[in-house]
Amino acid sequence: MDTTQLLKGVLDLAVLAVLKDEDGYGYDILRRLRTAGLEEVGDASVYGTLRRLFQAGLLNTYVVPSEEGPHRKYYGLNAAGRDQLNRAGKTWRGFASTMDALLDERGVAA
Amino acid sequence: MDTTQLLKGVLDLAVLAVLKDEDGYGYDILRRLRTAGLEEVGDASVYGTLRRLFQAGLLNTYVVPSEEGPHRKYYGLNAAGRDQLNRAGKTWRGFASTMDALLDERGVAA
DNA sequence: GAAGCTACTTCGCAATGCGAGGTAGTGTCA
DNA sequence: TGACACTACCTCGCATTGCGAAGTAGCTTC
Repeated sequence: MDTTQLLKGVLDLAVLAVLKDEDGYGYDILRRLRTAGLEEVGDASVYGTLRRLFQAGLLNTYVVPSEEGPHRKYYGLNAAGRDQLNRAGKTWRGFASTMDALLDERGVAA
Repeated sequence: MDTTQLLKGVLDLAVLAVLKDEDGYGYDILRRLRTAGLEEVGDASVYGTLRRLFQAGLLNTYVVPSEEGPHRKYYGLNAAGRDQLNRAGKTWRGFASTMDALLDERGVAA
């Protein structure tokens, strides 16, 4: 079972979540996700997601030149982004508990 | 946030799960899933998933004529299917708890 | 000056859920 | 009888989205 497919629709949520407390740039967000346990996330997925979320008006962005490497394109949640984070979070929780119940009732897996 | 995207990769697991205790035919499986809380699942998705699972060698199938309507194409788990169900179940539980932790740490949603 | 890490981008593919449409059998009810 | 509705299945093609591959570029270290 591919974790790739499980990520569909959830990566948005995950990216919004790791941006909640602190703005971040792509490469850094990638690291945060992997540290959080999503180790198989590809970099192209993150950059693509950021672009989509930005185009959807959920993120602000600004470029910061770095003294120790290439420039960094920072992203941060705006009001709409925070809103979406909450909504997506609830959707996820609901969905996950539906699935858990479905599995529990049939005694699937540990 | 689309539940459609959340279903990706999980529908396989859900279908395997509802077949664990009792064989079923497409239309019936659709009802089981909807009853279990996955109300937005489309019929085409279920039929497609069944075909894929069958082609992957995880299901047995046999046709039973019905006296109260069209014939029914039953599907049931075989050994490989039960195996896959357990593996996919564990993958899901792991993934879900990773996501939950990620959200919890940042105090997202209820 | 070759590696290797940081940092971002573009391209096109693969997987999969779904809507739309079609085919049939059965039952109901005016 | 004829219209409708429910059961039951199938096919086609689209939309979304995560990803691999490849490329560009700056910086540090050996």
